[in-house]
Amino acid sequence: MTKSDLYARIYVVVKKIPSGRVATYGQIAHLAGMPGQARLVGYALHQLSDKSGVPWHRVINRLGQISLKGSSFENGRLQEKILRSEGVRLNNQGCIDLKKFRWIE
DNA sequence: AAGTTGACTATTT
DNA sequence: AAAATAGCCAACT
Repeated sequence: MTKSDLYARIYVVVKKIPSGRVATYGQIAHLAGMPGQARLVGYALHQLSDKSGVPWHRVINRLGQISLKGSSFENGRLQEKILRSEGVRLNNQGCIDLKKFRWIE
């Protein structure tokens, strides 16, 4: 079991997220068979390249907000834009209502 | 080579 | 109920 395999699993799970829905890092980790490893999910997505076909933008933190900060802030802006285009509603604070948009497998 | 950081949560107080 | 603490592990310095 190599790190690449773990990443591959994460990507597979993320790909399952339907359009217009979002999932949390912890949720992805759990579904990928590695509960509590939310950080790895984040790292995996960070390493991800744009043309991988993985809907990384549908993954957010447990507060329902975009976790990108600092150097990746611009990329975070893009994420927000994509989510909006997919029909995910964000409130004034930029938070997503997980009660409504959280992807239930 | 060793210590720190980071697209984080779950658990405990 | 909210706030603090512990845990996780690859990448980075």
